[in-house]
Amino acid sequence: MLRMGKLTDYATVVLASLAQDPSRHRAAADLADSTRLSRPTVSKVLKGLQRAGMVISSRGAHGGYRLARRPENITATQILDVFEGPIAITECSGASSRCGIERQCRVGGGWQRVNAAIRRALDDVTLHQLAGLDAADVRLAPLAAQPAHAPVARLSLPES
Amino acid sequence: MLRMGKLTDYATVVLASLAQDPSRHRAAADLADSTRLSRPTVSKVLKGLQRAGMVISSRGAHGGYRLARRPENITATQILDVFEGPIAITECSGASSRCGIERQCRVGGGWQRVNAAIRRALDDVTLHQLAGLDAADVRLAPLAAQPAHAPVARLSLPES
DNA sequence: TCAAATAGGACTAAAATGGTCCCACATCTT
DNA sequence: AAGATGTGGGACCATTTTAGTCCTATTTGA
Repeated sequence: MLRMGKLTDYATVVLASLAQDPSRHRAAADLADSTRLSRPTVSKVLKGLQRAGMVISSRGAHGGYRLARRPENITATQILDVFEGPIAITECSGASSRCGIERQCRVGGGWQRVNAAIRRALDDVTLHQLAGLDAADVRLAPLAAQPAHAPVARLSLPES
Repeated sequence: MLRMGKLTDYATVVLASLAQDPSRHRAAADLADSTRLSRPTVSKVLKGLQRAGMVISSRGAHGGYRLARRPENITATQILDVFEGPIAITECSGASSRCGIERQCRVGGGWQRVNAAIRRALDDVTLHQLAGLDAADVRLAPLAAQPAHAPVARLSLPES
């Protein structure tokens, strides 16, 4: 499924929530309520985002989190990097594994090309767009070109 | 890591091996030897590929597998579809999960755009290219535009 | 000094994945 | 006709990864 972890999914929701009022500080519990995710999970996500420099935290009473940058300046690549690590389709990142297999490792070149293309695509999507703050542009125009059998991709959330 | 399973990786190696002589039938054991993968694994991979219509099998003595189409007509998208299922970054494919969360599900629209872009990128890469049969084109030109910190993506294989 | 928050990490449970093996069926050769 | 060679399909287990929760320390405002 070329899949992305749930934490990344949650992170997007949380970030989108923060993006609706970028300057305001909001406590983890508050974000948990408005996103309907559990508090420990939201906390975990926010900790990760903080360490990655995506959000800025204030400790102590009346503390909370806010976006470190404007939603327009946060890309999908950056969000994915937080919980998924650097974007790469194949494992074998460089030094460790020896591709002993005759000379079949030419295959690697092709995947690199694919990786680069994916990265480029992700760089073009901003949190501003993900959060639907520019709704008109995002959905209509580029999506029309999508083939009919294309997979549906939505945001998944725990039921209840 | 936005990662792709190892089976897909193996599938690519096997397909690349088949692509070097598209018309010849080759037994699973033979392919296992030349790819240095274990036989059961190669078998599993080939079974999957057969069911997906990527290869054609002949049973019985002197049986084996061969590509169902020319390497130029097999895309990375098709290969990924075999073991990863339809390309989609997020889970929640349609009917099942109800995104109860206020109106945050706008986020979905953005991921769809990302998905479409990724799909497009994958559609442009053929097995012919992955197998390095047109080496010159694949590596040099498009890769030059890649940023310096881009992840290395190579083919991973079991050590030993 | 107390209450409200975040920071960090440990820990558990669950799910996906990888990999192997076994047996049934098909086909060629002798 | 029989046996050898191969694929087909699943069942199965072990390992790894991922989710998710909880506990404790630290910071800050009232």
